[in-house]
Amino acid sequence: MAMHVTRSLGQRGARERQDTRDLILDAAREMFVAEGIEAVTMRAIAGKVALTPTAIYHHFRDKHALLLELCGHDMRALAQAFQRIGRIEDPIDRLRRIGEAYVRFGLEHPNHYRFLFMTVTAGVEHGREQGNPEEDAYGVLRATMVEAIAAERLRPGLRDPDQAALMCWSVMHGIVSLSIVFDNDEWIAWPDPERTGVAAVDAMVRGIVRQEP
Amino acid sequence: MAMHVTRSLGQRGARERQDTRDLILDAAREMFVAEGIEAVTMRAIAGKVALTPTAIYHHFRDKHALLLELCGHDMRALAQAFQRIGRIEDPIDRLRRIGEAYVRFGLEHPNHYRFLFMTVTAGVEHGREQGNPEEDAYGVLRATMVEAIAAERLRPGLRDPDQAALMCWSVMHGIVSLSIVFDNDEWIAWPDPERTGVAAVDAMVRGIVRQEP
DNA sequence: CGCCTCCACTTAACGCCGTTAAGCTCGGGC
DNA sequence: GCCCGAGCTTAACGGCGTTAAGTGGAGGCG
Repeated sequence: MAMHVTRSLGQRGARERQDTRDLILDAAREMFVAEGIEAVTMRAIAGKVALTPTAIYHHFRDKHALLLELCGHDMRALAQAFQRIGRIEDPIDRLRRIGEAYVRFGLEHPNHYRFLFMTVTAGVEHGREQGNPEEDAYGVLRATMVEAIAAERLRPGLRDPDQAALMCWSVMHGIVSLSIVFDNDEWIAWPDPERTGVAAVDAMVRGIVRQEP
Repeated sequence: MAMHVTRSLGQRGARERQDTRDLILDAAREMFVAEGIEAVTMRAIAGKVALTPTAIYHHFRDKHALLLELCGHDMRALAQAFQRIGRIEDPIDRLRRIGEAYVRFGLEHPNHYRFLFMTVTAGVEHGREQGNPEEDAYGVLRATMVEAIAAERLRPGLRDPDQAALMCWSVMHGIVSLSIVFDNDEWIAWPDPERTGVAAVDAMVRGIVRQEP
C-alpha cells in the first residue's frame, strides 16, 4: 500500500515535471516557428511560461539541447515520409520522390531547417548522427544510391554511393537554403521554389542515370 | 600656396584616417579568416589594433557594414574570375567552368561564403544587389542561361533563364554550404568536395542540355 | 504529529556582446 | 593666441547565455 502510494506520488511528480518541460518546449516552438530562431531567447521563453530563465536549466542542459529536442520532434515527420518513400520499387523514381519530399519539408519548416542544416556548431554533434534508421534521412538516400548502382541504373563513372548521394542532396539543400536566405529579397527573381526544386532534382537525376540505348 | 598647403594637409589627414581604417579592416579580416565569423567581435578587433571598441564606430557605421566591406573586397576576385570565364565561347562549357570556379571560391573562403550566402539578414541588403556587372556573379550565370536558351542548347521544357540559373546555382551552393556546415563532421563521408562539386555541376549540366540526336 | 529531506524554482550575479552619449586632447586655420 | 573639429577615450546601457546560492513547500518517516 505504502509502496503503491509512493509509486503513485512518484509518477505524479514525474508527470508534473514532464508537464512544465512540455510547456517550455511548446512555448519555445511557438516562438521558433513564428518569429525565427533569433527571437527565441531563454528569457523570452521563460517569460512566456511565467518562469525565470534559470528554471529552464532544470529541464534542459542548455539552449542548444532545448532547440535540438524541439527540432528532433518535428524532424520525425520527414523521416516518416522518407520511410514511406523508401518502399517505392524503382530506385530512380524513389530519388525523385525523396527530392520532392525533402524540398517541401525544408520550405515548410524553414526555421527547423536553418537550425539543423545551415548552422555550424563547431564540429560537435548536431543530434543528426544518431543514425538510427527511423530518423536517418540521409541513410535512405544513400541506400537508394547503393541500390541504383547495384542495378546499374547510374552512369558507369558513378560508382561511389556517397558521392552520388551528396550530389543529389546538394541540389535539394541548395534549393531550400537559397530560398530561405533570399526569401523576401528583391535581388533574386524566385520562380516558385517548389517547382524549381522539383525541376532541379529531375535534372540532376537525368544527369546521373545511365541512358537507355 | 595656402591652398596647396591646405590641400596637402587635408590629404595627409585623409590619408591617416584611411590608414587606421585599413588597419581595422585588416585586423578584422585576419580574425575572420583564421577563427571564423563568430570570433570577430568589436572588442577583439579593437584590442588587436590597440584602440577602444568605440573608435571603430568612427570608421564604420556598425559591425555589419564592416564585414560587408571586408567581404566585398575579396568577392571581387570571384567576380573577376567570372568575367574571364564569361568570354568562353560555348555557353555549356562556360556553365561548367562557372561551377568549378564558384565551388573552388566557396571552399577557399568559407567564412566569406558563410557571411554572404548562408545568413539571413532580415531581408535587408546584403550588399549583393548592387548589381553592377563587375561584381554581379549571378548576372554572369543568368546571361549564360539566356544565351544557352537562345541557342536552343537546353531541353525544350526549360525556357525560363532564371529558373535554369537557380537550378545550377543550387547545385554549386549546395555543395559548398553542405561542406562548410558538415566540415569535420564524422557523420558524413565526404569524398573530396571539389571533385564532388565538379561532378555535381557536370551532372546538372547534362540534365539540362538538349540531347544531340 | 513533527521533523527532515529533496527538489522545483527564485534571486542575484558574472562575463560576454553591440552600441551610444559625453568628454578629452591636440594639431591646424583664422 | 584662440578656437574648432577630428579622432579617440571613458563610462555606461540593455541584451544575451549561463551559474552559484538560497528558498519554500510538499512527501517520507519516526
